[in-house]
Amino acid sequence: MADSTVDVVFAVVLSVRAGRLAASVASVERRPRESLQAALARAVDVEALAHVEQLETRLLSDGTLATAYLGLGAARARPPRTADERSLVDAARARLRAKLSYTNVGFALAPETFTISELRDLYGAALGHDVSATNLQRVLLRRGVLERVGGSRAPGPAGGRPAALFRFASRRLAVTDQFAVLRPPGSRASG
Amino acid sequence: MADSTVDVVFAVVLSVRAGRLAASVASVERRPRESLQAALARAVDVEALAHVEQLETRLLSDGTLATAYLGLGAARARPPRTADERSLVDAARARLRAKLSYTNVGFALAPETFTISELRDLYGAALGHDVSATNLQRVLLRRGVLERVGGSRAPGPAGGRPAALFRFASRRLAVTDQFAVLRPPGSRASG
DNA sequence: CCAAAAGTGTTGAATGTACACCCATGG
DNA sequence: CCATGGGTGTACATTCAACACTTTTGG
Repeated sequence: MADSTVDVVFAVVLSVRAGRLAASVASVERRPRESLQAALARAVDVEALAHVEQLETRLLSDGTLATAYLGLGAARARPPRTADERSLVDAARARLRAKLSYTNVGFALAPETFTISELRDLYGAALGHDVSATNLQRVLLRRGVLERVGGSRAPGPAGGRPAALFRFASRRLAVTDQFAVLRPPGSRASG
Repeated sequence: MADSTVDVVFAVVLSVRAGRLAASVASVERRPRESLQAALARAVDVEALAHVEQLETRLLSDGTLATAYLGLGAARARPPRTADERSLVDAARARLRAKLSYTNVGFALAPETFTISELRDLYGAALGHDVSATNLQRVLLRRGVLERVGGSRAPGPAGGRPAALFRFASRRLAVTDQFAVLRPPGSRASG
């Protein structure tokens, strides 16, 4: 075997900044016998990510095998440059959008505590369309995804009622849409 | 670089046989600059698979990097042998079970035409619990996943009403659960 | 006529959307 | 007292599970 196969690990980091879903990427060559997670940790500050999951493995146009991870949180990386990288970013965005509707991934976009309006803005930025604060609150509370936390946020200079503070009940990924069909008989949600 | 990194491509093939969800695996070493799909095609008869999707990339316990695909259909492969392989099979089963409830993947388990009872048995085997033929029919027809096809199947020696024949409207993967939340405002299902 | 298998009707619960309305604060 | 933003109530549509009932066949 002449040339040894090279493989790389990519991180695609998404976060909401300035009301937009911002994307950045990082990559490293995986060392011999190094675990994927270890390589990922060299590429990006994993501690600063609230959630990490594997995205996809592809052969890039230059022939390297790339295993991409989706990271959500505050880690810093560089802007995507190549078409390959932009394509991975698209896949990451699509994955996030899908999971926002049937899981609690929102926790990875939000700070520890927040108001419903702030959460609405985060969801709106991530989904790319307006979200109703009213219904977002109802859905996430009914699912048990959000918990109320004491205190409230004082209104801004324009006035308005003080906003109650919430947090995510869990900060680990969980599927929360109770409406998945074809469950075993006699397994109703307890509400 | 002393030893060149080896990477392999796995196929995990699932199908319903004899009322059970049967699993088999196949693998090949990927050749230099070979695409993942090409390697997969050397591992297993992809033409005999009704659906293929990437599952996961892992470092196996012997240090090889394995990219696993989930295949559904009639391709033949060998029984899983190692703990690594059994673990991939578990991941494949879990993926299939989840997707059965919100996509049309059922097409990849079913023949071209079938009765609702036959489909119920396929779903039951794949999900691992009983499925109601009544509700399965209603849900899949309402979603437009199934289409009625002319004719019917004659009853067996025990008698009974002849069963109508159905087929999947599409044999490509599509997400069909209309109940995903957080859709853009004013995008009601048309029924 | 009876058993067996297939298919339809109906009811009730859970979930989401839309929108009207009320609440609390700053000026 | 009014504007502004936050929060609740309520009505309605959609989806699904459960189960009773009807239909169509073989013996």
